[in-house]
Amino acid sequence: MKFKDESKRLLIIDKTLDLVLLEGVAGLKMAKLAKEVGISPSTLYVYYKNKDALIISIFTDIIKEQTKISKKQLNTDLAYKIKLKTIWRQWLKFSVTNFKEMNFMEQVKQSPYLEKIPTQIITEKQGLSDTLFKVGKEQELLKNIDDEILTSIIGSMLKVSSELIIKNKISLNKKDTDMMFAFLWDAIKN
Amino acid sequence: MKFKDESKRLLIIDKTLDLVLLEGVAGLKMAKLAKEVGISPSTLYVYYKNKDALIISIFTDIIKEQTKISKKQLNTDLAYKIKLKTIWRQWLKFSVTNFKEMNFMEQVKQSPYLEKIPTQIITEKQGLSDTLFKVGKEQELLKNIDDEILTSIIGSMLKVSSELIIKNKISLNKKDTDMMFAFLWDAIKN
Amino acid sequence: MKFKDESKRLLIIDKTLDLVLLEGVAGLKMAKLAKEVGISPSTLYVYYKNKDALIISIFTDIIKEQTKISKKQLNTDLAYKIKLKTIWRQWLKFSVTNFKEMNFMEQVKQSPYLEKIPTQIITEKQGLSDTLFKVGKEQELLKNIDDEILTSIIGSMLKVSSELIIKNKISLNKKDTDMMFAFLWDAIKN
Amino acid sequence: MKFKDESKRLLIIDKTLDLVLLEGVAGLKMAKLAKEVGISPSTLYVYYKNKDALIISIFTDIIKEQTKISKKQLNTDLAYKIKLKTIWRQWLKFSVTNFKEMNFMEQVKQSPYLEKIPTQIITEKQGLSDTLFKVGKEQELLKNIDDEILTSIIGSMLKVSSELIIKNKISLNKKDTDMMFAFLWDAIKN
DNA sequence: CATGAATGAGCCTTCATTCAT
DNA sequence: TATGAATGAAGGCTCATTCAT
Repeated sequence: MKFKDESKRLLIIDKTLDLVLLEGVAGLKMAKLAKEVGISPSTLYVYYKNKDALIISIFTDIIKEQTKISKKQLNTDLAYKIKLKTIWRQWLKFSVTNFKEMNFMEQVKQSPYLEKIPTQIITEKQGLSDTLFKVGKEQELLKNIDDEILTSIIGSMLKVSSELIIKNKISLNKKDTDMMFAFLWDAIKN
Repeated sequence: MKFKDESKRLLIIDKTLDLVLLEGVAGLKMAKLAKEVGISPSTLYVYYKNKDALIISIFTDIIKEQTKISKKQLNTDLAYKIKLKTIWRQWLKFSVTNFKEMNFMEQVKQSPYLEKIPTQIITEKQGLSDTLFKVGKEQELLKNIDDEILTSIIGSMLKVSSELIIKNKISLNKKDTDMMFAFLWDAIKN
Repeated sequence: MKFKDESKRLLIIDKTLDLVLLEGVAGLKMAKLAKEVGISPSTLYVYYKNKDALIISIFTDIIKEQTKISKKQLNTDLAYKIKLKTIWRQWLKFSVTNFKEMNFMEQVKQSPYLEKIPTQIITEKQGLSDTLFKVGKEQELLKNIDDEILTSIIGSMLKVSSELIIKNKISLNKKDTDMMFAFLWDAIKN
Repeated sequence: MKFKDESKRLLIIDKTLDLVLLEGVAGLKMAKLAKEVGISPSTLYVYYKNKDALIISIFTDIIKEQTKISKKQLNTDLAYKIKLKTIWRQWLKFSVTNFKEMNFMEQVKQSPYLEKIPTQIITEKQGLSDTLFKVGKEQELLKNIDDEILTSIIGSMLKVSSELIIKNKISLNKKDTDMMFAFLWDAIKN
């Protein structure tokens, strides 16, 4: 499904993220989006079958991108805590750099659109941290609890941290990210 | 002369929470709500001036209720950690028991309705934890960091915990709530 | 159809005139009217069967009042021009004093309510000036033209004059009313 | 790519005038208008942002048209009375020919819509007659009174005349229009 | 007489989507 | 591919009026 004007598709995605950031998924209007992109509303339908498809497609794109990055990050070989901290920093950096994308994901996840997204896509990313946790527990560095709980706590900590950064309460420098990691580590370490 | 049924107002609130849980704030339709309550759409307008007023009013009601409860909980006199754990349990219990209300609050907070709510109402609750944190830091029991960061972390932990409970990953019993409190305490303790 | 509280009926009429002056017949709302009167909307329906009846009834009342006054004014015995000027002054005074009523009449006359008013009531007043015109033409003091044209011109002049008075461009004193009568007299005199 | 039919806009205007003539501004319903035009209600909103805009736009259009015509009429060079009579005839003809437009103007002028129309637009037309009156007074042909009073009297005479024509009491021929002008001239001449 | 509560009918407006070019 | 025009479906809200007390 390659289009002549692939850059236009990227622009549509970008403006969608902008608008969702400003007015929420529910507030996303096709007409306004088109205007923002600089095309006619009907042209949107050349690129996406309908509004659902637009949102689902962007959602999927972002997930894929995230997965790609996550996979890369795991192939390092460091002491466990350091390794986790490194990954933590990368995630955090990613979250902050791509906060429009993150915002989009969260909004969609708690909107009625979620039901229209193939569950497979949503859960795909999950598997990634499994080995990470397994190792941590084997080395008795992490509390021995359910992976899902760990995932939730880390995810939640990640979200808080990036929100604080975006709200300029803390920054993305070593000192502050380490501080936030300390909270996390203290919480989950054995 | 018929008397306005205060229970009807409560029913409207209840059904609103239900619908928002199911379909989001953006998906809340006055007609559907009315049907759910068992009244005519126009009757809704007898109780609330318009949709905005309905949402804002419920939002405010919940905040007030929360504030009331929080205030009560602070007037205990126990060792700091125990005290915090007690409050934690109460908050958690509240969050789980009233998860429809909590869901409503969160949804509204990241919807365009937020801008229509007097800021005073939103920030009112904030101040409550201040003294709690102050004492914790004075006794060198809590890490010495910004209150807002502490608030964020606790709030986030509370949310994760109640979500896990609602998803039946953990339960509201002493063992599990203590476990979740341990995460929190380890994260913020000095 | 006498009601115990006749004063309340008068109040309803008065407030109706006020509201119609402010917001037009089309803008007249039963609920607002009731509020203005200080009663419940349903109480309005004790006094008038419905909105149409309310408007028609007030319209009719005013016409009757006008007719009564007009009749009195004709039984004088003066030189024709003086007599006409006297009547003119009385009409003008009436129009200005009762400008809320006049406004109501005009608004109703060019609203859809007009069709619901028995034609007999509307035309009733017409006949009054007939003898006046007849005499004027017999004495060759008035241009010899159709009564309806005369009526229209006088009515229109009356309206202009009272509007100018209400807008404070002229006043109700002898000098100004005489001036306006001069315009009229010059227009219709032979 | 379909081209927006300018004739459709004209049709909307025309049907609006028709409906306002029949049922008043207050009785103008978007759905009925659309039906009359032969389009869908939502299509109306392609041409006008909303009902207010529709009414205001038409109002403004008419005023502009009137102003254009009035301006043309003033550039003639005749004896004063003849000139005035010529203008009078043109105005009268305009009023009668465009009586739907005139009706629309009047209705809007005494409706709540008036407040939404830029005052500049309303008063623009006023200035036109000024020089006409000035000349008339300088040549001592007109009574020396306030321009606003003159304007009111002429306007009122114009209205009466066109109403009589429309009601078929008189016609637009030379004899009758001259007669009506005679009333006016006698009223305002020195 | 009086009225608080409730409602049905109706209106304006928005918006995703289609259609013809 | 691109788009201007058109629209059906739906939603929010108003308001005269009725009903039960």
